[in-house]
Amino acid sequence: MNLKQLSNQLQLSQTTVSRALNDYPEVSEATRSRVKLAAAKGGYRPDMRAISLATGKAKTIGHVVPMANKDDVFSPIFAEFIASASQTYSQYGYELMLTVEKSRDDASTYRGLAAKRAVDGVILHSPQTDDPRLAVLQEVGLPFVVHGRMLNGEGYHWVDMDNHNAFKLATKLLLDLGHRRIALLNGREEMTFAWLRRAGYEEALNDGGVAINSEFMAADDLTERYGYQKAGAMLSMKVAPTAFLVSSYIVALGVRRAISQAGLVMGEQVSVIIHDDELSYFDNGGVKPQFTSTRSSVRQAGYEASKMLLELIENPDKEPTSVLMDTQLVIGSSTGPCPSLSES
Amino acid sequence: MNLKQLSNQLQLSQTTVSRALNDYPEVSEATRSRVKLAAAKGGYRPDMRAISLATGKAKTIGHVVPMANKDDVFSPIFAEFIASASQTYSQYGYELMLTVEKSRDDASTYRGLAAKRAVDGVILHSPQTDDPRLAVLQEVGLPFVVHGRMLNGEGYHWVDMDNHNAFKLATKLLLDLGHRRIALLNGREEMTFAWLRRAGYEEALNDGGVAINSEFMAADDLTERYGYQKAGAMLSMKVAPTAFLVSSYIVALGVRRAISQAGLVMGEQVSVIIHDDELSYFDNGGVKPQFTSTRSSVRQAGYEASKMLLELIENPDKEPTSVLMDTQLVIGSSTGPCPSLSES
DNA sequence: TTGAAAGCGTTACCAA
DNA sequence: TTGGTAACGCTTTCAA
Repeated sequence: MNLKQLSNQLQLSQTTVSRALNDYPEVSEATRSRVKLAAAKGGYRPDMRAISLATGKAKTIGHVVPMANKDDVFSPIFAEFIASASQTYSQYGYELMLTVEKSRDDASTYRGLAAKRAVDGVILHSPQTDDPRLAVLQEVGLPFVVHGRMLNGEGYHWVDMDNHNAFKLATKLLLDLGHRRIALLNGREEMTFAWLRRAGYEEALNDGGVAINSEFMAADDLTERYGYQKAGAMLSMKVAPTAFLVSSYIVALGVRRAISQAGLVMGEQVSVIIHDDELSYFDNGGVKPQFTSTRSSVRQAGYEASKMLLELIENPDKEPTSVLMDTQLVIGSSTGPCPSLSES
Repeated sequence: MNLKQLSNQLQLSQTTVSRALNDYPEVSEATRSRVKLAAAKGGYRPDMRAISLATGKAKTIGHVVPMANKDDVFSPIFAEFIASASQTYSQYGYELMLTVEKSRDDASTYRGLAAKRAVDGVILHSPQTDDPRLAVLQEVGLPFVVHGRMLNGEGYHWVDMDNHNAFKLATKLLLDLGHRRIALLNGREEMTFAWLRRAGYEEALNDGGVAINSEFMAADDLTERYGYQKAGAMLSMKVAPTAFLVSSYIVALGVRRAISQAGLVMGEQVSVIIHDDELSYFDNGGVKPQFTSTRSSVRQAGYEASKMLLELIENPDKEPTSVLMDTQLVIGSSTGPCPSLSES
């Protein structure tokens, strides 16, 4: 059923019906309720493409997730974030269009999205420290919000976790427990989140007067094997770390395996702090989290970013805003005081 | 730039320009190339909503992922599947619209999608054995393909992994190694994939003349803690399992932890076979996989399903088809012959 | 308070 | 081989 059929059936003009349905004030209460009733009974739903064409608003938000290489899934973090944003959109009558882009420097994705009028705005995922997409989007003039941050460029809207502070605090916690040899198992540092985590870690070490030791730092894809192998290698060094700061729960599982294989016990001879991606999957070993979980933070971030974008679309000249989620993302797991073997 | 502007600039009618751009045969080669050149230079991209309205095709596919409860992320499997399907769509000029539905029995999601003309077809994720969405979709008449299967209803298109056979083969493998006490750590059995896995497991046990022991079976959300706790409990039984068949790598990590905590060694006193969700995350401990990885199968499934749906949209009266991915999803990890303690 | 008609940017039919 | 025009289903301006 379309507007014409509905208005014929009601013996009213399309104009009046449209106005009644869209809550225009000038239509009488009597007709409005009559129209709304008939629309509901007939199961009338306006054709979104027609609305879109008539109003110039697509009522659709694009999410762009880069697929770095073909082995790269988009992470559960994105899924959670997007699922959360999706709730906001449907609440405000928007749809979500997902684009998986092959390459971060293929400008045609954004030019295409803008020119095709497919979306009113875009949320950008997985930003790099120096990300070519920023310039393209700014040039194209499509409203956008970044999930995360770039380190090149300015004047854009973003929502990010405070990765820097989270890792700084976690490092400080370990320092306060007496640790002096703290290993960092980080994600790839082209990604801003990893870059900032490392920066936070280094800052805390500097503040604590502890020299940075590159042998205690690693950056790679976040896999169990990576955690196992790197932690194993580090534990077999003559002067081994007494604590690990780990970028993801899955890596932490590998670290745990390496520790137990080395005959050590987490929380006794070695401490581990995890930046947890999926807290619900992680057995915390009875240790109370020092901070709150990522899960809810990511949901919150998805909500913030989607709201921010919708507002930006309403008011395109809005000053660039940003949200730095002050929820801490780090949980403590099996943290304990520095064992005797750590006297450096 | 729109069609009118482009045709004015070229001193041609909109009709001719449209025909040239869409490769209609009746336009001369000279004009065609002239038009295409100008379009490319001017960065002309047709407004997809106008095309949509004029042709009646949305050129958009909907993916519907249920969010069972608010703690439920959509799994990495969906992400991988959707990412893969997304490639197909962009290759054929389609967009992907993602909908996260609150509840599986909210029929309005599908009626809405159909009535709003937002999509030409839908891919349904995470089917249950008895899924209310099937009837709704069949009634609405929107072309759809199920990622997985329902056990209620018939006559729909689907693409699924052969979960039944995978678990049957895996169980048989363990039986052939001499195991008689094989535990199953399954996902929730309202989901068809889990239901079928259990069926395959039971079938192999029956074929092997081994009695089914419900104390060796569990079904729950796939978390590390679940694997750890269930495996731990089972290993402490008077008559403990000698092998575990596990529904997900993340659960398997928990099983591994329980095994090592019990002082046993995987591949020696206890065997473990995993249905691996993310092979690349899993350290296989040097044991060669018996079968191939889920990762590539899921990508393949995403490709098959998206192609199937596009064909169905072309030809809506097509007979229901289905693809049962014969790629085996099970990998062997640390499988070994039945240890002496398993003499039953 | 209601309606007629133009317009959004395409495609597609019918003429030329 | 090209062009004029209706049509897609809405919103919105202008008139009544």
